[in-house]
Amino acid sequence: MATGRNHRPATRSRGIPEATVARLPLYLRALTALSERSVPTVSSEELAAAAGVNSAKLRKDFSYLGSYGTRGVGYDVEYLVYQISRELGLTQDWPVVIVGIGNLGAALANYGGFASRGFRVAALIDADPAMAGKPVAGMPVQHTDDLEKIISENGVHIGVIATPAGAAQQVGERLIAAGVTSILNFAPTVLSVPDGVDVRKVDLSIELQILAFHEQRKAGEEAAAVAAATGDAVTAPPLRGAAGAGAAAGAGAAASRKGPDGDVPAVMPA
Amino acid sequence: MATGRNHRPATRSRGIPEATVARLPLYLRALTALSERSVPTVSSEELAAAAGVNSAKLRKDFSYLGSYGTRGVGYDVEYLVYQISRELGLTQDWPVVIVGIGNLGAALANYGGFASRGFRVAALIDADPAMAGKPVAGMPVQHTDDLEKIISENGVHIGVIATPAGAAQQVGERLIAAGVTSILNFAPTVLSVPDGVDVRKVDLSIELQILAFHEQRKAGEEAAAVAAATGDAVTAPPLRGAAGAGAAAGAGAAASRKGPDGDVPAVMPA
DNA sequence: TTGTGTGAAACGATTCACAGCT
DNA sequence: AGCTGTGAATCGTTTCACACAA
Repeated sequence: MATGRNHRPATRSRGIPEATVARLPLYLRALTALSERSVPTVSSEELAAAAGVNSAKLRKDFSYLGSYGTRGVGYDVEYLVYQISRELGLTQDWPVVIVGIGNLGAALANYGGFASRGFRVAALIDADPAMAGKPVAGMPVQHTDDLEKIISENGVHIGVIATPAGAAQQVGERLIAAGVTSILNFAPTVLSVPDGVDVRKVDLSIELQILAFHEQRKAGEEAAAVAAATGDAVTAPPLRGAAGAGAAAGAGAAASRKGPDGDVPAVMPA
Repeated sequence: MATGRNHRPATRSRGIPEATVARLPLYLRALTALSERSVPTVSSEELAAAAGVNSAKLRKDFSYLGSYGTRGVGYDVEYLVYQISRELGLTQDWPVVIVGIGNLGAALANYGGFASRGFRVAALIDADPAMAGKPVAGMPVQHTDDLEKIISENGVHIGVIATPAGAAQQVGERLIAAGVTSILNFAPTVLSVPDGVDVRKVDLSIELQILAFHEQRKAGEEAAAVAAATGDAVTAPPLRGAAGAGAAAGAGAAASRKGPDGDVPAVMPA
């Protein structure tokens, strides 16, 4: 999914494939669970099952990190936990800021999974003056005016944007100008960032739309026909080329059903 | 990202690549914005920029849907909005249930982006009896006991799981038994589902870990050395093969720093 | 002339299958 | 005897580059 730009071929120590990197946290989670149950070793087969991938893929993935297993035996759980944590950079502490403390921002602030993985919520920031000082997740919300100060004083390199779509680009630019080089974007917008900045996005409604696509397929052709028949005639889709609002009225009726705001994200700005 | 199993080669009308499907919502969002500004046509170049992809990819993607453009001119915005909406199955209304009304569940319930895209939150369900009846996003929370009834009465095929990790598998099984065939899983666990059921997962901490990986790279070799030196000697990583908690104590010190609960998701169950 | 639509080439990721180590 | 590690085959995705239509 939309990782920002450039993963500079320069400092690329040992090129671990992006697809592999994306699975390391999965393995780590499964390994942590095993570690808690004091399981000493796992086979690629067992671990793969726990992580929800197949064993060949897992072994290939691990082979990029080095040869951390023992033939005929399997992998040492604790050792692997350490190696993957180190590879992911989780042996150091990452202070993060969350900008936009609406519903979603608050949920993120309360998310236990961050703290448990080497991430520390250094500050909560919101543009609403009324929010300032209010405690969320045991931490006072700070005003956007102090964003730059907060970033630099805490040495923050990772920022989370949970603002409405309209504010995201501006917030992103300020974060970047202040020193942030990695952004997790929950706002439903494309963030434009300079080279050297990584962006990952999470869009809740996009995931649902992908599910809807497959769901529609499952329903078979009957359902598709029904849906098509609901609006216009099955064989007569909206006239193309007929630009402007005229054609749109009929065509987009069902499709562009939407609130007055178009693209409101999961936060309440005020 | 972890789409469930089988996309049955059987009913596969015109095989649209999965990667393309995953981008359709992106195009749709960009097109909707253009439509609101009453822009009649776009070139692949312009639309690609708005969606954050390159134009060759966009044209290839659209070529799987059919030839909806006009050479030398571009694409008719309204027409494309309709075609993509239809392809994604958004011309019909999808009732969804959200299970687990903690911080995250509440944020999802309030998310405007669902309603605006053909999804209707049919019910909010939580296991906590104290939550029952409480209004969240203008809708009373219902108790898990009624899950099956709610699913069938509303004809729900898509479920969202926002429960703690421990409850997710069980909730998933009940959803599926009741008729749900697509699940969006926010709980940090691997969901095991039978064939025919699609699962997509969103894991907030995984995204951050991926960012941390790249962030670590950016810091260069110096930072890596510092991190390694923090714990053990740079050249002496935790002894492997030394199974059990003994080796783990030193090895996982920084890595397995975690709350008492291990894997708590962004919800408060109680 | 402009910008789509698409074969063909390049690339990356996954799977296969088995040699090699314990 | 068992399980890792990995080349080689395969598959899917992206990019290139240009014929073709408006």
